[in-house]
Amino acid sequence: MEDESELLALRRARLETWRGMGIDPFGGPFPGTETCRQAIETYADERAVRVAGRLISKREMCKNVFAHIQDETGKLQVYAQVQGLGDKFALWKLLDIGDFIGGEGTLFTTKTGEKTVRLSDLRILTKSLRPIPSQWYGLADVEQRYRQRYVDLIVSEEARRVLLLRSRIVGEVRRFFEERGFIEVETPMMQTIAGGAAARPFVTRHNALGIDLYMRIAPELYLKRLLVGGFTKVFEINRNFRNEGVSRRHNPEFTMLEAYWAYADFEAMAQLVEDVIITVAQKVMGTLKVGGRPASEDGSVAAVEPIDLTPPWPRKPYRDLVRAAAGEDWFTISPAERRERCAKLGVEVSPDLEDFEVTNQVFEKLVEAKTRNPLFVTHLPKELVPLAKQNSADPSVVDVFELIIGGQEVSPGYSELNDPVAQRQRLTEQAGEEQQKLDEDFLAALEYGMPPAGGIGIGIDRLVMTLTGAESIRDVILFPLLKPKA
RNA sequence: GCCUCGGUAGCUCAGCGGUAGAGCAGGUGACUCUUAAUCACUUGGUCCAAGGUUCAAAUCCUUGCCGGGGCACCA
Repeated sequence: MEDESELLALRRARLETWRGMGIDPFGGPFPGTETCRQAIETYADERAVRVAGRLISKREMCKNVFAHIQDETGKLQVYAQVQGLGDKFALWKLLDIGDFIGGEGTLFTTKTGEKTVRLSDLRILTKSLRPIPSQWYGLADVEQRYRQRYVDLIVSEEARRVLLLRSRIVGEVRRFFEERGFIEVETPMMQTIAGGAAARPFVTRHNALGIDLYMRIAPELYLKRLLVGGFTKVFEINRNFRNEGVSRRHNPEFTMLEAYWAYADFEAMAQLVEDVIITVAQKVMGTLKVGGRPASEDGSVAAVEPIDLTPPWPRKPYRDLVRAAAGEDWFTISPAERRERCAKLGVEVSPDLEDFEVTNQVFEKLVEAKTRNPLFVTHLPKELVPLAKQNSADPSVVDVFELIIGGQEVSPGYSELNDPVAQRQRLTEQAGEEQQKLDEDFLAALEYGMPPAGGIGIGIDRLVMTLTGAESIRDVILFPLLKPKA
């Protein structure tokens, strides 16, 4: 490695110094430690502890040193002095911030009140050959934060917080469904026909079979096959892949929960979604007021009001919401008049939109985007959701809901269409538009008989955004997709 | 794909035609309760890349690359 910066060269040189002293810079195990948090939470004067972590700061005086080590539970101050460590005190001069160390010692409280380990033994565990970013300023370059998430995690408490919360949220969602009697299943992510949603798929290639396969855009058609097979409550939490644009709210691969419940309908599913989100928020966040944030101290970032998840969440028909936003006469005026009104309301509509899409623009811009607290939008027009079951009283709408929180759709729910003839007709229309093959096997399954059922999807990434207050989907995905750098 | 903003030291940033800078980190020295340790001295650069304008370009222009935000597509 030529042209190495001075900082890296120094660390490499130090590594050789260690080797010269018989220290393995990428050494063996250091078992039996407790976490930084445990050490502090179970504090007792002079209790013996054994800890390990990454060195993140040090304050050296000639004959004693204060330093902090860090693990995923937090920081812990360690203290070394000549009389306590003897020969090993000299090791401090050879440590760089970023190195991993392990130590043994006893707990005490400094005169400024911080619980600290007074080291009686010190082991060097791993050399860090690259300098880590400033503890004080952190990593501001968003590109580097996503590209080198491991560095972000070292220096950013907020990054660790959000990603640990994600882990707990997924765990609690899974537990909720299991406790309600749902069985977790895994269905194909590589499919010969990508169905179950309207989205462009990724194509991949199976060499030995000599065929193209698609990364799934939804697990829906396989989960419904399981209802045909006799299961009554199934769910899956896994990745979907959609070959669409990337944005603050969209990553090409994203985590979706889908659940199907035989003999239920969309209203039961709405209640299920409300229950799971409230349960998870309460267990993981400890509150139903989530995602709020105070203004930054210098005032450069405005405060964000929390979202209030207190139930019951309102259920409102789509058309009522549109009328409230765009005028009670919205559905009685002519399509041309609707376009004129859009201009007055400040909603842009491109000329090639169908009339129902014009209405939907109004819905998205004036209702969805402005809704903060949870709102179930029900009875959507059938043109918008062609694969759902029609309402028995009003066949122009379908028995579905869309749950909106914080201006974005978090969860759709359906009374699932189980009529194989109707399903074939609609899939054929859709397949024609998108030049897709028909999933004949799925249709055959429906012909065997699928019980009436409710289904839901919950966008897990967006749920985590809502609960943690993250503003970008990239903040809740450990390694979001970025273009490779030259 | 379109619009817009950005890319300068390991990190955070300033400089915006006239010798490439600061704070932190790093190095050397001092200091036995520090915590953004302190004090003194000090090292460090393909200013994203390639062209162009100019006596002179980090700075102005063009193109490209990567990223943020917005729009479109979508969940």
